[in-house]
Amino acid sequence: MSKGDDTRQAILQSGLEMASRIGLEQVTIGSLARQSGLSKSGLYAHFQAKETLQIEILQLAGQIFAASVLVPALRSASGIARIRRVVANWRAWNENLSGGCVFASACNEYRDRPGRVRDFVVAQQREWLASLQRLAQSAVETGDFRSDIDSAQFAYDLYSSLLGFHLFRNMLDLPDADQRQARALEQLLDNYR
Amino acid sequence: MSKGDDTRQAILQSGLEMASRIGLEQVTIGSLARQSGLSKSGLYAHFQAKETLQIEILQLAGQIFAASVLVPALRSASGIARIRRVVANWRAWNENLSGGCVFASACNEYRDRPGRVRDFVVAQQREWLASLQRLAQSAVETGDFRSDIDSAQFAYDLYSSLLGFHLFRNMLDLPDADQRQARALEQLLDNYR
DNA sequence: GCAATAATAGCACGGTCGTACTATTATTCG
DNA sequence: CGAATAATAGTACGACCGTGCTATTATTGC
Repeated sequence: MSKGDDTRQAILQSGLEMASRIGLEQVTIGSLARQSGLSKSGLYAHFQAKETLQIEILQLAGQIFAASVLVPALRSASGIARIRRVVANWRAWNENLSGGCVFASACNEYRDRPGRVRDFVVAQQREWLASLQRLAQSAVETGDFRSDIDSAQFAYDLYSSLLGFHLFRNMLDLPDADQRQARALEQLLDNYR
Repeated sequence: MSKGDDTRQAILQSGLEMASRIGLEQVTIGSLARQSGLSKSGLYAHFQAKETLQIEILQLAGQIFAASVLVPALRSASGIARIRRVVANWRAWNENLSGGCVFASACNEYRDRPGRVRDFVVAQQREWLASLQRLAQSAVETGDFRSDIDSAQFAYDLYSSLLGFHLFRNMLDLPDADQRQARALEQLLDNYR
């Protein structure tokens, strides 16, 4: 009852690492089994479908994301400071993964592939967007942002900016991606101040 | 000498349509042959490797992109008007494809998959970025933008914004994606004016 | 420690992948 | 038209895919 859970967790950890490196869809039962030191069927018995495995990997990623990006920021002062904190944490999260952001890849992989996995990815992204929106609202409450701003628009703007950074850094290898992102953030904050 | 070229072109057209719908990596020799009414080996003979097929699909996409997004904009007045034109054309290009933007998918698919295809995708994206940068420079020349702006930063900003729109529209199905993009663009232009 | 049960391995299945090689048809050109 | 050549089909290969089923081994709870 405990050994199985441990193995399962280890599999998911390996799977998340692989997903970040090569994309969730490329995390194959066979390759993941090899990397986990299990047989294909031994691994497969833990999940009864590949979909389940994929969703649980995303769930694990979501937990880590929440714990390392969102939660720590909630402990710092709300308003612009908190926004800066979230962005910094997001960038750290991005760098700690061996590859790119699992969610960003997943969004593209499942864009036109209906099913449980896609639904899950969409739900996660909507939640992430809602978090960004709440950041803007809290900045309004502290007076850091004007009171007539559109917090959903802020979420759109910041989300886009992070997407851009992700691609600039991980795909195009532009050396000034960090600086560009920093300047984009400052401009964004100014626009809402 | 002519029949073969026609078939080849038809294959690439089909391939581009599929790539936009399900991603370039999912355009498989078998499925593409089926859709083109050819046998696997008949199709394969036109390209001697899958890599070649993929790159030629991207080349075709690049030609269409240039002809439908960039070239028409060059005929309109330079400066902000031209920028607006490019964005509008880009959104039209995005809607005309049956799925999403081939380049956006490709960027994610080949982010951590070294090889000729990845190199090609990166080169294309760098070119696209350079085009965006030139747009900003021309807006400086017309006086629409301040003269002390960072045109590379403008490219980063606009690029990010379009990426965000792409995801909002094609993945998250947010109904107000159009409006958000429009507002983001106006804000962006204001920032550089 | 032994029985019950959970975890894992082995093996097989039909399917698809990319890539060869060999025929057989179509097309082109003199 | 007929010969040279291009285009396509047929077939096969080894590899891997996801998923079942049946043993076997390890862990648990009494």
